[in-house]
Amino acid sequence: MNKAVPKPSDTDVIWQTLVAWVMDSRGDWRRKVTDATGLPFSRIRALKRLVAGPMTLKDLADAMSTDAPAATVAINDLESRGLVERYPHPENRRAKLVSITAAGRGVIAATRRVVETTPPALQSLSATDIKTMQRILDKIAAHQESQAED
Amino acid sequence: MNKAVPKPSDTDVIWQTLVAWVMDSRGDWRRKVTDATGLPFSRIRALKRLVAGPMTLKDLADAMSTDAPAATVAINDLESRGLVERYPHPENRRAKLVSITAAGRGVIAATRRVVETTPPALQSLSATDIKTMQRILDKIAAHQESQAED
DNA sequence: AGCTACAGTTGTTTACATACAATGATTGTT
DNA sequence: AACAATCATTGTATGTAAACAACTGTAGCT
Repeated sequence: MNKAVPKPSDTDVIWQTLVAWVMDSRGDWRRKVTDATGLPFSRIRALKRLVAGPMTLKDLADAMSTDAPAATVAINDLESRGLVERYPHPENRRAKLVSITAAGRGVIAATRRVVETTPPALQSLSATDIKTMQRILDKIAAHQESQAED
Repeated sequence: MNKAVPKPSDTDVIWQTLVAWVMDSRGDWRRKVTDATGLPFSRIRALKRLVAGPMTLKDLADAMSTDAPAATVAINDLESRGLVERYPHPENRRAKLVSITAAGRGVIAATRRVVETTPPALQSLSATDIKTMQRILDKIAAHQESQAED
């Protein structure tokens, strides 16, 4: 017997379901976002992590599960577009901190305005369930924001 | 004034939030799926549409929001791996139907077993909210299945 | 029969994402 | 002081995704 896979928790199952569903049904969303912003999608993902606050390139690479070279290239691109700024780390002269600019936040805001065809399965929910979903998603969003202040 | 954007419904807003959240937080999920299956992700997406039933290549291309050549290439690959079968359309000799094989269903099942780090914001929900999410996601899944029988 | 539209295929091209090797500068360790 | 580890950078290589043109065969229309 091999129990290499620890029993997934309830939230794990929910997350798996959610990811599989969204990744499968998202349709054109990714392209619409790149069209709306004029940026490759990987750059959007990098930019989004900086919304919560400045980061070193190393930390950014970790957060995106890629390596340092990829982070450098992404930030080069974003910096040349004026969406982020690089400045020396106050306590470690090897490292650099990257922070998002006002223009960068504008791009993130634009991604939030991208609309996509909503899957029928979601539209079929009752009014009560829809309100419940809204409420829970609000809680999740609130939790994200609070984390950003750490 | 320009009202080119029709007011999004409640479900639209939920969907946008969900897609943005998952696409941003999914981390390594995509890579884990390709590792677990040995298939490029675009092939998984194609394969998944066939779970509900056979389709023509044209319809598959539309469902994936790409063009016919892309569908042909994807199906060539999947067919050479024994995951789908191509056979003539009974009523239209121009068209071909593609159906998923048992091996193909096995691959889809493998994707469902891919586990990913669940975001803290989701873990922070109350037990009640988690149960509610499960219930709603079950409803959504049920609706998907019923659609598959059309 | 002749024309047009449709379904699928092949091949080409481009952009994108990702991984890896190698280097320079700084830091920490002994 | 010498060495190893860390952070960032440049360059290279590879697989993947997506768009396009051009062609074959079939169907529908007049």
